[in-house]
Amino acid sequence: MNNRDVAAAFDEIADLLEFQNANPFRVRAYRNAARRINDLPESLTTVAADPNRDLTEIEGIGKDLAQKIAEFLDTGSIAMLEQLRDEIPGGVLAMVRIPGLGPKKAAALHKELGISSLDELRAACEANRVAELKGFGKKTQDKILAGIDLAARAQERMYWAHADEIVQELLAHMRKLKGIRQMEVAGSYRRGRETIGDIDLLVDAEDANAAMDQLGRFEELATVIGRGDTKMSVRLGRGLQIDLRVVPSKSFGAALQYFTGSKDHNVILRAMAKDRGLLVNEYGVFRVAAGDSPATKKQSTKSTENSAKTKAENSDVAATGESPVATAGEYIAGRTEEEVYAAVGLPWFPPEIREARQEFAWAEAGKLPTLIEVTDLVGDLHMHTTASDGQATLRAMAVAAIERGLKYIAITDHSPRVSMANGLNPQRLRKQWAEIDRLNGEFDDFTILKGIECDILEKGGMDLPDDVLAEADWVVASVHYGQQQSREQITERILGALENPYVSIIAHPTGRLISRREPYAVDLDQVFAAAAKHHKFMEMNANPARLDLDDVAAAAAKQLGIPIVISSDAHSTGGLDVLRYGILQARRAGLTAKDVANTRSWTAIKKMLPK
DNA sequence: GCCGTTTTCGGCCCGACTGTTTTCAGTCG
Repeated sequence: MNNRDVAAAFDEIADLLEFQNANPFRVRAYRNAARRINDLPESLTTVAADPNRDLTEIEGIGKDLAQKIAEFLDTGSIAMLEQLRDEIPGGVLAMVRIPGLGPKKAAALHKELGISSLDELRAACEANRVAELKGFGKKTQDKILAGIDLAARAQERMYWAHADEIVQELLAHMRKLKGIRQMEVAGSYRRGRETIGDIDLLVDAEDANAAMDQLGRFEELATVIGRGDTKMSVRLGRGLQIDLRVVPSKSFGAALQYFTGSKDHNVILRAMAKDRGLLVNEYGVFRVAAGDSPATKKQSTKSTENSAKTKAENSDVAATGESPVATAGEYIAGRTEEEVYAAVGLPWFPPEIREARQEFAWAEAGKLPTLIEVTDLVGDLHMHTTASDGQATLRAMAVAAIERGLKYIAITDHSPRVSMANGLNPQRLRKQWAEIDRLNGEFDDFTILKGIECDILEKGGMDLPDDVLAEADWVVASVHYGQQQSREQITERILGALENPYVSIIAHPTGRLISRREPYAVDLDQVFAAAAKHHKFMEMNANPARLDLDDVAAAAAKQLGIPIVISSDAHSTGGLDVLRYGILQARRAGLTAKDVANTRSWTAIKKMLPK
């Protein structure tokens, strides 16, 4: 059974509980559990099946949630979830996808007006019935009406690579403004997530209004969603939202830390700060005034006073652009991220690992990994040429690789089964290898390896005979067909490939295409165990639509000592440039240069291959 | 609902902005 199914069930429970006005911390417990399960490096089934282990050893899973997981693994559903679904119509959940409409307002619409679908909501708005509700008004009604059509589109996330193009245009546009001292894009973009929902732009500028005006002149801008003294939100024509925040220099590091997130990482950081009598917010780190013991009983009164005070101070900041913000005590740090973390006794964390997974434990043990960088890669072991479905010749690919500073490449065109891509039969393949031998004579300090991307057939077994595979330097094994097969079938096929002595690596091991195609059903626990046993490699395909293995799976492979290979799977010379997306994903997995095989020479890799 | 070298009960991160209110709730990140 899939971890993601259990996580999705918990997320849905959290959504539904919010409508019932449940204790928000109870809701959070379900959301936190869902996230922890998604981040888990092994399957829940494995943990549950082990008599020496208990589901409650997973962070955020207590007695109750462990029981619910067991119930799901047993029966395929959770009775409590079924009951919640009966109580709350599905259309109500669709309402919270509308920007500005949260669970409270959606619940009110359902309760007061009996609305349970987006169509009914639209009709109610057009009949002016929503504006008359308590807590609603004309503006809210208009916003809802406009948001109904946007709801579907706003949910879409774009590939990091696509967001990066927009980010570069945006930064170039903003740099034309004089008086910007520092500028960074924070959020999930900075953390290198595989998809991006919006862009968080952070600016340290003389004049907040000038910065916001400049954003207002960005050519792709469609609408201004909101604008205050220090914050502005806009939407681009393509639906992407940009949030601009302007802060003084003294707060830039704190704001960068804050808006980079992740949210869960920040929650832990702030709790740690609180334990030390510190307050962390986007303006800095502050020592909480003496006398405010953690056991203080006037918590709510105090926080109200603080927020009022903060507001007043903020207008001050907007006016001067530079005055320090003393929100709740003595300012200690905030100019740089390093300062902020140091104030709480922590090292600086690379943004890619700020996901509330292992990073705080690593920091405590003094074992924060030195993450791999794109310049660490010296070879690329998966690419295609015009011999199959690539757009560049063998020679062109080699020259492009040399230009990018690589020391070796493997040419891995398709095998015959991929007839659409003009896959190579043994004769054509051996002809290509002869050409590689000739070309290698032309280059100094650069090696082209004789490879193949050989299909793992639907009925099991490899698409080329062993005597051919035996002649290759590097054999990439892939599942392209029969992706709808059962978990047992697909897992068996891959295990079979791993037992073949000539196979070097499994390419894109789950077959997923991000937000387009789900991974095929495969038991990665079994695949990894076999890979470790047979000394095989696992690919991290760097294509921005694949990124397969993903970060969580790659971290699991690392734990078993399986060497990862980051590959471009290039089908053109430009395709070689995707390696940097694979690097981001590898960093999110906590991989160091040592964990990735193609940071080493080909001679070194050869020694790691099975004999 | 989870969690605990201060606690098995009483905590659980923090602030900007909007629209609706006349002091604040809801939403968002």
